Amino acid sequence: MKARRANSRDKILAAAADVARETGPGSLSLDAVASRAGVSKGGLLYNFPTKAKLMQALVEDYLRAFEQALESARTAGVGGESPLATYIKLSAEHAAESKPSASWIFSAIAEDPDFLTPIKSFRRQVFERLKGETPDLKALLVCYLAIEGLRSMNLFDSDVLSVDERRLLVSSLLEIAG
Amino acid sequence: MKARRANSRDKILAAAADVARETGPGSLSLDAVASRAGVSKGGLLYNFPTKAKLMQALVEDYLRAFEQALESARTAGVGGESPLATYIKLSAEHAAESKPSASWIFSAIAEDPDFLTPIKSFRRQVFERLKGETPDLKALLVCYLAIEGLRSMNLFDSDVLSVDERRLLVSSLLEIAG
DNA sequence: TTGACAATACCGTCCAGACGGTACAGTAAG
DNA sequence: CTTACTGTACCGTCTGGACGGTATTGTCAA
Repeated sequence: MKARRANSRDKILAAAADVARETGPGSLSLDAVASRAGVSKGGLLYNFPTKAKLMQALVEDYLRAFEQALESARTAGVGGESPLATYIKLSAEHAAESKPSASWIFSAIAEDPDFLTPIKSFRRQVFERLKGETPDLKALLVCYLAIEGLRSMNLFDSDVLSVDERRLLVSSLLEIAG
Repeated sequence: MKARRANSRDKILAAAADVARETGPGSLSLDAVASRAGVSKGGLLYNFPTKAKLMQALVEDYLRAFEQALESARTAGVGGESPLATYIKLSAEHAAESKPSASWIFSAIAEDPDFLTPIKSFRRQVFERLKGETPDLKALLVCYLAIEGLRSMNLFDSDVLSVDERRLLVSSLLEIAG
């Protein structure tokens, strides 16, 4: 009942991300996504009645996944590790993945910049929470922004840093985070 | 000869940036740019024979402006100020501007991701140069990435930081830079 | 000085193609 | 009989860009 539906849904979402990454954010057409997902256009529009709904689902899934990862990393964190350190580690791992994991964001922005609002509010939430949990504001600011920089480089697929440099950066940040 | 009429070129470029910022990166149509610039579509296509050429000009002008600003900040820099400190200050000033100064980048990416290549190579150049001029690699990495994070926030128009926090961040970075 | 000619810097129109979305008939599974 | 699609045909809109025209400015020979 639901399995079949959910399967197709996920395939479509993954296909959309793939198409965005491979053919460029501007070429994310419904036809392209449908054929990539092995689904007819009718089927695609059955699952996501409009393109906007598809984008929204992309955003929501992404946010949910990150939130879950953060939550489980927090609970599974070694005793005494600060929340900021957990955040740094998790984000660095994400950014180290070879594929720019979220290049579909550009498609969403191109479609309608408002798709960013949930992401923005999520970020603000995370930041405010970290602020409440981190005694040293200066350390938080530096670390948070540096991680944001790492995320941005991954997003733009611009690998200015070598692997060693990235490692050194992360260890420096963890040191700053205390 | 060239100067008088050539201001039409600059008007078009500015108009393109405005349209991208105001109506969203996906809505950067030649018609919109032309009417915004107070120029007919024919006139627009006279100055920039294709949309790709327009985007390219946007990128090149942006890079040239930043490079010049960096160069003059370096020479005008107070004695004893490290190149990294100059870079931090200049970038922070840029990021503090209210308008996301380069949101047209999203339009360029949507049009064709290859428009990023000159930007990427420019960044790498700047980074390599800073690496040669900065003794403390750890400090460089942290500061460079944090600045990159600031740039990214400005680009995405996501103002997580308050003015005070941004100030504190910059002073912390300058402290780290030594 | 002037008249002819051209280069420059546009304007306004038109068009082929792509895209999002609709409609609808068919079908296989449960 | 319903759910979850497939497949196709189609429509309206938007967009890049080609094209032909035109006014202004510059050049230069007679």
